[in-house]
Amino acid sequence: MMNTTLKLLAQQLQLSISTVSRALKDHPDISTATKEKVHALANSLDYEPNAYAIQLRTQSSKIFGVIVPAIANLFYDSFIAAIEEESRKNGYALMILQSSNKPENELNNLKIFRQNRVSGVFACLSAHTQNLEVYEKMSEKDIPVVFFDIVPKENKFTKVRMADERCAIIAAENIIQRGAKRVLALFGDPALSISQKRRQAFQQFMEKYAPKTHCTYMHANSSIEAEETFKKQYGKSQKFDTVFAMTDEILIGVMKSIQALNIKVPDEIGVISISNGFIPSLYHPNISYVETSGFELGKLAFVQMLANIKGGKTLSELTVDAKFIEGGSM
Amino acid sequence: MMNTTLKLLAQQLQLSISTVSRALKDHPDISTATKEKVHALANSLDYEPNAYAIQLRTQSSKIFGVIVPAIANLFYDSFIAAIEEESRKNGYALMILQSSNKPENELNNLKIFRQNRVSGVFACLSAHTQNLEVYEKMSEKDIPVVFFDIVPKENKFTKVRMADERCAIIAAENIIQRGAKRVLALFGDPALSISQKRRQAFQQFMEKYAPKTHCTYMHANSSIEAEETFKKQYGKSQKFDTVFAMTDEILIGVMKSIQALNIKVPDEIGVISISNGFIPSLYHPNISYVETSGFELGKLAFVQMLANIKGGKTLSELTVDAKFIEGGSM
DNA sequence: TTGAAAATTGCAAACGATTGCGGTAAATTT
DNA sequence: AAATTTACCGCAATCGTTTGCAATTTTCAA
Repeated sequence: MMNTTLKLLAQQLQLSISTVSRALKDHPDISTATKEKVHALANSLDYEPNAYAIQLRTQSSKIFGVIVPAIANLFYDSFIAAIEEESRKNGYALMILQSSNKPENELNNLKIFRQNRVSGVFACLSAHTQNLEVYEKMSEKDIPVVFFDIVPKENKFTKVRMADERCAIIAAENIIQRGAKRVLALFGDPALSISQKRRQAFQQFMEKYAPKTHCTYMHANSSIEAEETFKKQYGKSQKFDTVFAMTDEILIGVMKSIQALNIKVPDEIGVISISNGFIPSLYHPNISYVETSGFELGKLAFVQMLANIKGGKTLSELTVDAKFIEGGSM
Repeated sequence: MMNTTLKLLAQQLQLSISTVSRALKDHPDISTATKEKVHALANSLDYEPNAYAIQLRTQSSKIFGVIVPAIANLFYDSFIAAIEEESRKNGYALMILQSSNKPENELNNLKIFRQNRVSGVFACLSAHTQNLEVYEKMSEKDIPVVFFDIVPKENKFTKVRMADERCAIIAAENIIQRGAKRVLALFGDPALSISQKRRQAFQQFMEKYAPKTHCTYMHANSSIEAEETFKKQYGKSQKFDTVFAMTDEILIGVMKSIQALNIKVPDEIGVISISNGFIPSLYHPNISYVETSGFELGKLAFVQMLANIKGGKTLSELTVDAKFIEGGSM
């Protein structure tokens, strides 16, 4: 079935297309009588403006692009939920593409965004993206980019992220407060800046405020690796009394080992992690964690995006603070 | 910065717009020499066709709409991943909107899809959607709809879903094979047809093939409820030797109780669930489960969509079969 | 009544691409 | 060398809207 168009309405009403167009958007030039007639017919034929024609004409698409490494990620879920909500309020829709952590997909996604002339893109860098040229290309085409979570180092970009250092420090504080003597601190891929930042902040804090606490620092690239690393380390003569997991992924591995070895939490070992809360809530007792709210981050990112669109450039790095959530594992 | 357009290329090359257009798409009318020149310039100016102009002209958008109750759901994640992959291969992009289980959002999302003239929509009904008129409206506008997972009853729609009955039966088979004597079977919201189907199939099968096995059937609306129900039931004189969890949500609750009570899996109790596999992999030993692959479902849905687009109407209900995955909890 | 201001509405040119059809020059055939 | 093909290429309409400007009608004061 044909879609109703302005032309169709105009014909039926014996009016010009422009009049109909203006009537529909309540332009003051059009008389009330005409407006009513137009609206009435438009409704009964349920007219829906052709978004493509509008975008072609106005050169703006009312669509934001979003790139995440994986939709299947609890943190990004809440982030997406947040910008989705805000977008809806502001008359935008979202186009979500995942990079699966492959730079090639990232490139391809950006291309789709460009072809669709999105109004802006929210991007989370894939783990090993080196080349940021594409993103500069977006800027050249006047498509603002707001980076989130995994962000580039250069400060010519607009970015929002969790206060990674703060997260790590809050975790450290609680570990010290527990009176930990031997700590296993597990971090993610050492190539990622987020791993580096968290480790550095954590380590520095521990060395400064609890120099006598014995800390072992290790990295794991996956749950499996974390599981094995924990098992191996725990097998050594002196047992840890506390373990810190930098991410959900790490935590999952650690908890599998803890269950397998039937270690009692929190009596035999204290567990703390950085998370949005879902995974920690799966265990008994709940794992204590430092909360990183994708939701908050999303809100912040959206504000930045809007500022970028309206006020031109807004180059800056904003962070969302974190707070400690007591679970019972410490 | 201005975007490069056909017109621009045409001017610089002293050619007509149509020639440039044809050259770019390798039309036989155009000489090789010209094609090369055009391609060269197009590349150096990195020309990207304006999707809106194309869509306006061709009346097809190369975008699929997807509606899910929540992106933050492990099952839908894999479903989305699947159609995303297929879409990419076929030159489509995805526009994902969530209904948050609210019919009003569902309506609004559909509207956005219509305005964007999507080529088709994949829809998972929100839990309590009653009115399907909007979906019929989509069909009138020649926008095919493929329902997945939570689908309408009417068979005038195209739909794909998991073989719910089969899942439950496979679970039952394995429970019988384990030689279970006393079983606690926990299902979800009794108002949902999926809960009804699974319970009915399960119960019927057990009664027929293992009439002497004692089964207790209960429903829970959340993880918390499942946790409490399990705890209460397990406190009674005769302990269960096997528990069946209909969904991840239920499983999570059950496992919290099992951890809290420090019950040994699988020695003291066998655990089996229906899941896509992520949650079961979080525990030690891994929980055995009947796999409902959102991924497979996605593939199937996509095939249906393509058939719908190309060959006109394809009204049918297809199901994806399930298989048992041994974890170690049985 | 009449001329000017105010209130309505329409014209037509964009936006960037696709495509049927017709035109011209070169290649081929007699 | 004249007549046909064949190979290339351009014209112009079209998709559905928006919008500056011009045109028309109405209103109203003088």
